Amino acid sequence: MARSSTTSDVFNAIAEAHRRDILDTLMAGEKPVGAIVTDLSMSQPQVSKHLRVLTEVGLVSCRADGRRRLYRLEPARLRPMHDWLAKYEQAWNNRLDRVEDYLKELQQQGEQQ
Amino acid sequence: MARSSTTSDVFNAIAEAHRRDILDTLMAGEKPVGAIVTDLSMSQPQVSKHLRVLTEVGLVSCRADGRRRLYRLEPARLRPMHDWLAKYEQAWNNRLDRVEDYLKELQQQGEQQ
DNA sequence: CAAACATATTCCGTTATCGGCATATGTCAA
DNA sequence: TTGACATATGCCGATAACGGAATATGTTTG
Repeated sequence: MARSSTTSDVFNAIAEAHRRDILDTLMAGEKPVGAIVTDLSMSQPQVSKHLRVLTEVGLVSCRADGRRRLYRLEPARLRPMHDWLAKYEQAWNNRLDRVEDYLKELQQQGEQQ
Repeated sequence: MARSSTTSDVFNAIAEAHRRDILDTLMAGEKPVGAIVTDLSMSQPQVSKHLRVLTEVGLVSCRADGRRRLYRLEPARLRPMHDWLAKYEQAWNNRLDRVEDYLKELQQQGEQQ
């Protein structure tokens, strides 16, 4: 049995770096496929396929404009991930008393009062 | 070319539902492999393999205790995901003026303020 | 209608994943 | 040391992901 389908949930959809790149570039606003292609230097079919996956999980939506299709970010769909993460956020805050973690924080962030 | 290696980054590591389950069960605290096996009704090798992946991306750490190995959550490693998400969090808040999103919020959350 | 343009889809080869099963490694107890 | 116990690893088959290239679909313009 292989990995569960990538089209079924947000976690899998976002596991791909290229798809995260597409979401990032769509933060600037609605864009046609061609703009994404040039922005990210990916092939047009590659972009279309990733957009399909992102559409299927609802992370982007699509609107026709003449012969182009304008894709738009649907950030609300990221909420499930945020909620899942929130549990751990608390966990990492609770452990700030541990010396290890404190040192890690200092190392990673340079400074933090 | 297939999907980029699951062992290389946190996004891929948590794309697997079983691995998220393991992290969830470790929130209760340090546990030996056997406890995870019974908690989640997975096979022991299956759990060990997922723990390997989680260890490689630093999401869990391991400590020997006699003939067992106690695994512990390392929630700080989820920070990169949180940071990536934060950008979109802003985006979904900024769009609250759009009726669509507002309705979605109401539907999903029931109430808010 | 034909040709140019924008995007989607299909087919293909390569590669990685996942789970199962068997087995190796390591540790304690008698 | 021998055997029970706990965990890790290796091998396997099935599945599906990814990118590339070619092509199909759909739209505008002449």
